[in-house]
Amino acid sequence: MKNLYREICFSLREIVNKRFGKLPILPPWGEIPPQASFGDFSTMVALKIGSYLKKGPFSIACILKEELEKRLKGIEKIEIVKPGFINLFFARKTLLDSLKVILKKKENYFSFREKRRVLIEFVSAIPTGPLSIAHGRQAVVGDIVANVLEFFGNRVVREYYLNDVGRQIDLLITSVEERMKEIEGKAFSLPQDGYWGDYVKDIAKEAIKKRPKNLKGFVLSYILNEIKKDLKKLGVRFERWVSQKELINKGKVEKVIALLERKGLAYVKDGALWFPSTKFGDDKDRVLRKSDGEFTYFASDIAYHKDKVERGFDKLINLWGPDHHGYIKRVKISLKALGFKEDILDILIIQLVKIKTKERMSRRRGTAISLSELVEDVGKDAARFYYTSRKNSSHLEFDIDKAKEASFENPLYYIQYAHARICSIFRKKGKRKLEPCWIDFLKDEKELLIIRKILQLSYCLERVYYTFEPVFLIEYLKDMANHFHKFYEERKVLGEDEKVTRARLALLEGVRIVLSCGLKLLGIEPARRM
RNA sequence: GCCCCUGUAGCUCAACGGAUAGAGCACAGGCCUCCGGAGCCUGGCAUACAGGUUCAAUUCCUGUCAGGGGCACCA
Repeated sequence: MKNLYREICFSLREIVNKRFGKLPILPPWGEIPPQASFGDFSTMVALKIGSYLKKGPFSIACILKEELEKRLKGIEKIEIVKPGFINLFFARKTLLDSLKVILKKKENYFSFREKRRVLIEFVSAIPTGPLSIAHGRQAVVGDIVANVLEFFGNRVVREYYLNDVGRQIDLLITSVEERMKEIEGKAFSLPQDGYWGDYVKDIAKEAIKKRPKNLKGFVLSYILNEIKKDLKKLGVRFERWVSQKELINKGKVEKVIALLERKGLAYVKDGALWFPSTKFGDDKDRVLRKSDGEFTYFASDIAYHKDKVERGFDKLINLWGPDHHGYIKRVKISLKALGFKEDILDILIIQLVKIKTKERMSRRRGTAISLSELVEDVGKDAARFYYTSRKNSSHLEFDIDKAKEASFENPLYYIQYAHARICSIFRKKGKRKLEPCWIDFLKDEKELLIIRKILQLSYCLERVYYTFEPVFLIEYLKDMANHFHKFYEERKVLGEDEKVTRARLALLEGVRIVLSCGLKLLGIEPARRM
């Protein structure tokens, strides 16, 4: 028996393509209805097809209903409502059978075998200082998106683009040099637009101790090391680190510029080399090589993205901060100009993070709180959870005090508590060994509702997969935990009739599997005890 | 000036163009002979404003107002 939700969406798409041709209808082909009386799955594709084809949605719904009834097994009834909603009701036996499969296959029931190669590039913060709390959000969201992609069978590479050349880096080095003079009691002067943070002093102290021959290399590796430590604290790892400097040294930037020149996509003005991006819809043309002979960041980025595509990925995903929004068009245009498919690249903008706390400022100084301070303060799991608790495009207010609250009204603990409660009952269950056939004794509506909720993880993951919004997983887990706690108050598990006990234990195991699966995808360890 | 994001309940946020606009917090009251009370139950006329598109708009479009961010031969 296959994954029910996936089968429905798949059939629906096939039927629509067959009967109405390819229509520009986007992936959410249906939804979990807002009310239980509308069934287990509801689709309004008939309404959408109706508006494209200028036909009455009801007759379209009738055609879809008929086809769905032919193809799908395990559906009790399909009804059409008002303008053209199609509601599907799962049969009781289908629910029970699905749960049996889940007990057998565990979380693999929800996984999938896509075979794409996906490159996800995120954080990529310039290595001139420690990571900020906004980088933390990008790191967590990127990591979870990557987890879900992997869970669906994709081969994923997590990559960090290291912007290790240019003016900002030079400024950092100068700042370190001046701080070294200061520490050694010599005359010094920090550049006005240099780096003033305390960490520069720490680096200067180390540099004085170690006396490196190559100061630039030393400083960069010091900062890189700090960045890696911060990411590790958040449980985020990268498979690849790509250096802009190396890209330039290997001649990849020169090559791509030469290619653009050959294609007539570069011209000289005021001693600089320009890319005529206005031809492709940009507001103004962009500089590739400055009049001083240096390549711009944009030039390297074209080379970098070309390199990504040529490494054989089917999909590129970039996570950027909102300060890069104006840059999206440029990069996409450059890919198009080079003859690549435009939709190979998805760019997600991850909005900023505001910190809310009683002690608003960093302990160290009057500066804003750093990522490492935040993670040390609230812990890895809470940090990951709260970073994911809003849609990517929403401003996120990170309430440190609430995240730390381990006792009251903290949704992370609410979910963890549900998992721990189930583990606890399994410690008390005696010698019983779970058998999937016990499930056949589940009968009352409350029990079936829990199975429905368990199955909905499929739908939820599908959504995260297509939208790159991990927040849906958080919402699902809260909802699942809530239904579990309710059920647990209303129905006794142990000490009932033995058949009922067994059936309910099997049911709870299903809940445990989905909670555990969801938490793991979030990078949070499910708690067995609290 | 141009671009992006945001404006929903006292607060923080949902609603994937659709079916009665939902949660949590806070506040008030109830529930332990019982598997973990870190729980459950009860209490809600809120879409900034004005137009428009649609069978259907919190969602899309236009304008106004308010908040945040961004505008380089920086990265």
